[in-house]
Amino acid sequence: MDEQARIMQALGGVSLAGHSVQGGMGLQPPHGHDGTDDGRKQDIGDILHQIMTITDQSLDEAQAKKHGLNCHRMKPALFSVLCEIKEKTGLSIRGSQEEDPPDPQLMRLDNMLLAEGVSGPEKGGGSAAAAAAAAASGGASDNSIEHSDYRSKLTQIRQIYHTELEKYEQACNEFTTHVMNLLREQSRTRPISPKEIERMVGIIHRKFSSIQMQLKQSTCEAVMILRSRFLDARRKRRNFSKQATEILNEYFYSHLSNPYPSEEAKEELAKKCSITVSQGVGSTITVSQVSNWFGNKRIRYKKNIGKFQEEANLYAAKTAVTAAHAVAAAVQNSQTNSPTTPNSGFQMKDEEFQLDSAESKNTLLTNMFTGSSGSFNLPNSGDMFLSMQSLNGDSYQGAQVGVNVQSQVDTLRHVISQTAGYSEALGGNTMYSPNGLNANGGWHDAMTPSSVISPTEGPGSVHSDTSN
DNA sequence: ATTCATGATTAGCG
DNA sequence: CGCTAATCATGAAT
Repeated sequence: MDEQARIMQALGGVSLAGHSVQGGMGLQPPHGHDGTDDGRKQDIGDILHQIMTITDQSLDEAQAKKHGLNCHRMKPALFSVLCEIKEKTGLSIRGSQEEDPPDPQLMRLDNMLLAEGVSGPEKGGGSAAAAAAAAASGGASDNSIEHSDYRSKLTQIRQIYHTELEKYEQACNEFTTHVMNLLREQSRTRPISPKEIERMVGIIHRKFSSIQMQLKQSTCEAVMILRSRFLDARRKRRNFSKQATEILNEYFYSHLSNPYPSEEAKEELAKKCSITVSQGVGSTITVSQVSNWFGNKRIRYKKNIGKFQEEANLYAAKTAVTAAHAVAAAVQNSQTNSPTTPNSGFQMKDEEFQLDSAESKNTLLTNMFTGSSGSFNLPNSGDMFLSMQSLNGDSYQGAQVGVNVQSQVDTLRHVISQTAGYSEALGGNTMYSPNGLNANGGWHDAMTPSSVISPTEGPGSVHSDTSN
């Protein structure tokens, strides 16, 4: 192996040519000495010293020496030797460099960024455009309001991500070009195959892509945080205002046989609730919230009808009040007074028939209405319904009615029983009885909203049973 | 601190 | 897609 030794010698001399051609081994490997710590320290000290003494002048000098070497008459011979060495070491280089498959983690990140709309094709651009697009896509008024904040934040993340990505790409390209130039430059003094350059570029790209992965990762994190915050905010439960609940309950109990508001009805309910809801900022009730409410209400009502009976009675009565007022007018116009009572029953002011909201009214009503527990077994529900006209919702304040409540109610019943024709025309009162709730716990599926809604009103009208 | 009420979310169904 | 049923999670009442 004396050839190898010769080569090594030659290599050493050439490779260090830039620093000290004449001076022999400027940077001696540690094993050139005895290998003791002192020796190594000495070497390191020498190296440091040499580095420290590199000046512009010495660089120029080195450049000149390099040039001289390039023009050296022995250069081609040395070059061929180096090529030979490369040939021999090429295997190990190729062996050590394996083309790694696409990183699954990177793919995951990419997919997620794509799914979140961070890295995908531009959709909307700025937050304003996004909001506009959302608003334009019909019926998304609630969603866009809810999501606008989220969208704008996402857009911010997206912008940052793209600028950073661009920066990295630019830096990567710059660096690659730089290295390639360097290698090309060096290829004049040492053999560098295109493959090697390629490999180098690959290494650089891998390094930069690992930086990119960090960027992607942190972007993903940011998106996740944003998302979780958004979801948290949505999950935060705020009770609806009393008025909103009232409106919803009125609708529910007046459509008890088919408490499935149409889309339009939901929208109108949402609007109505939002108006009523404290007119405050952000206290809007969305259609989906209305849907949630009805979903919850239906299931909870069905699960425990008994528990909701009082409420049902209350709201039915409330609805009746408004309805009965209309009937009252009709009765007044079309009918002579009943033998037992003058029509004062309908003229009666609410204050004359006030019940305490929580206790007496409910017990009274419950007693009156309960036949079989938990179901509204009221053959003439319309009657009873109307008889409760004076239980006007918000103005229960005294419980001073006592026993004559019953008598008044009876009187009213009597009067109203003669107006059966009208009771049929009252939207909602027929729904008071949960006839729609069939034996196996479901509402009639045959029943459509339009079929149970007041004949005088269009299907889905929210105003139908509750307005004046 | 515990319990109840209630709005929101989720899986599964048709 | 809308619904039901179950469940989660929070607000309010006790």
